[in-house]
Amino acid sequence: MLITNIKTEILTVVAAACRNLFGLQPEPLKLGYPPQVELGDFTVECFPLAKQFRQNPAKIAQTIAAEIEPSESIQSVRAVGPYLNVKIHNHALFGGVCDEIVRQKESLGNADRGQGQRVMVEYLSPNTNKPLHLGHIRNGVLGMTVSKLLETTGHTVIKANLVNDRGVHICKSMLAWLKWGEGRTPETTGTKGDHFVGDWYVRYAQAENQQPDLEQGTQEMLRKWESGDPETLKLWELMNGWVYGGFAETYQKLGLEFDAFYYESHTYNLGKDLIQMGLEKGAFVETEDGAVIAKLPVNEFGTQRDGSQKVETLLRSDGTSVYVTQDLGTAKMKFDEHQLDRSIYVVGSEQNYHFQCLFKLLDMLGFEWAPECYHLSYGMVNLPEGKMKSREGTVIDADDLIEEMFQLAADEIWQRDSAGRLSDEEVQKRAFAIGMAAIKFYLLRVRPELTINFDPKESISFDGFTGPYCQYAYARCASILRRAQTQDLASVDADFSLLGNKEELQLIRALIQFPEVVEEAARDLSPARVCNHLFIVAQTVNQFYHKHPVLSAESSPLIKARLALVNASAAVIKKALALLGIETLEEM
RNA sequence: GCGCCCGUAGCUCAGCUUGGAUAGAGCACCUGACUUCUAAUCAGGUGGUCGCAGGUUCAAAUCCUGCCGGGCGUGCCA
Repeated sequence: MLITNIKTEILTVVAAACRNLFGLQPEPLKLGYPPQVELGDFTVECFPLAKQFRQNPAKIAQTIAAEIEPSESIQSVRAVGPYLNVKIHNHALFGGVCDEIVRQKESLGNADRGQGQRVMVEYLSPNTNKPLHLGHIRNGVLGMTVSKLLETTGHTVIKANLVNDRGVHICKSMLAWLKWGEGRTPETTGTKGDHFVGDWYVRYAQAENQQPDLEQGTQEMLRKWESGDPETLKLWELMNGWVYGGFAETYQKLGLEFDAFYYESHTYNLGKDLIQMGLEKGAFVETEDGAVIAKLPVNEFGTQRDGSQKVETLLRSDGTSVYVTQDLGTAKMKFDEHQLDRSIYVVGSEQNYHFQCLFKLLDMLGFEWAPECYHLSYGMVNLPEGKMKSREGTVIDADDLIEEMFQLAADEIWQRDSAGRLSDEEVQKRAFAIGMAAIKFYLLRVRPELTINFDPKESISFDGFTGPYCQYAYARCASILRRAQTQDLASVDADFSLLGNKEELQLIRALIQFPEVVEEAARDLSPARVCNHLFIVAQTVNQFYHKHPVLSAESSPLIKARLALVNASAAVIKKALALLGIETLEEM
């Protein structure tokens, strides 16, 4: 029997008992889990019934428990205080869950809560004047995991990258390269393209202090770019091309994927028509000097320092657009182009105010989809020495970090392989998977809104609440399943009624809860929920593994039953890791 | 000033949406377990006024109000 059917049966039976005893349909009841597995597999609280039937909840629990007859799946219902603790027959519980999980395979944990809704997840949004850093990694793994969570719960997801490819900061690296580059390229210097361009940006920043006239040069270049000067555009395309080449490598290593790219060079003029529309509707107003502003409601935005209403500029007095102007246009374009039902922006919390404004402005313009825009805000990643500041060079470069994690994992693997059995290729493959697991898990395991104070020591740890720990639990399962193939068990049937010790019960519960966790994680856009539950599954697997032999269990039917449990556990861990963008390894 | 976010063990966090069984992990520290399916593991121990004060409730880490501490922002930058 499917586990969902068992859950439904419990609630149905309790409701029926209430009707018999009190002659009334009870308020909707909640199915939970007792704090210890020894108490039962499921629990129903009787507090709501106490209110409804005006009786002591413990008394009600007792009466109901006495009323319920055991069934094919329900072994017993016991009242413990105000709780109805339900024990399911072990053969039904373990057999049902293991069977269900194995049959679902990749669709494990899927749900249709999305009902095909079209959702855009915009994330990463890099600048093309410097390489990616640690903050981008947090953004990237968040965006990817949220996308996968939505996909797995029945949404059609469009992953978008809004590339900031224009502006004065881009001109700085262009100018520096023109002045001092002497025609060098990423190819001639053997430098990754984004780092190559980033180096010229740094070079500019260094020279800026001594040569204030450089500033004029970049402004001049920006004007040329905007007027479409062919040579400037050519240089711009050349250098951006280098950056994209470099980015592509990093995306690949991090497993970041995109279905749509937006470039600010295309979008920066969008939105002016919407401003006009807003003026006509009376939503926005024009000031004396020709700028266009919107007045923000005090109840949502508070007041300015002097107590007056807050105001947002939408169009400069010279008629040119600002950040929010183009974002208004881009927001509409996204909905028009992709028939979106929902639009999610994965952007750091320092832009909370910007998105609050943006969404309010869309609302003021009367777009009915405005409430479907959501800013998935995440906290900054600080270093031990403080904030990351690219201008001061206090950043952790994404490629450097990836390389460092890889090296650490490789060292660890070599230490464990003193006999030197592993090929270089195998070591590299494992080291990469383990290193990336460590960093991704480290960034995803806390709620997005929390600031992370990057602790290098903790981030590279492979023990405890980490990605490699979870990978290891999977590898152990895989090892058992591999060895089982060499045993002759084909003719034996699993006897699930032989399962039921504490560790097995804890494990099966963790597996049962997995689909619920995936739904909650998708609903809350919170990968941390997946991390936490994945860790619980891995932990219970390790406890079970340590205490109860699988392949040398007392009887063949027990071996088969435990193998099924191991198989189901492996499937859940694999799916959970996949949602987090972490590879599984058959051996570690 | 105003807005948003955070405050739970020495450190990093979970639990808060939807109030409910003795508040859970990891790290660190101490003790123990590899001739046994991988010790990147497991078992045990030490460690908590859930920021403070009120309120709602049979019941509050969880909901409400006020305060304190920290972070991020706060109209022609992105």
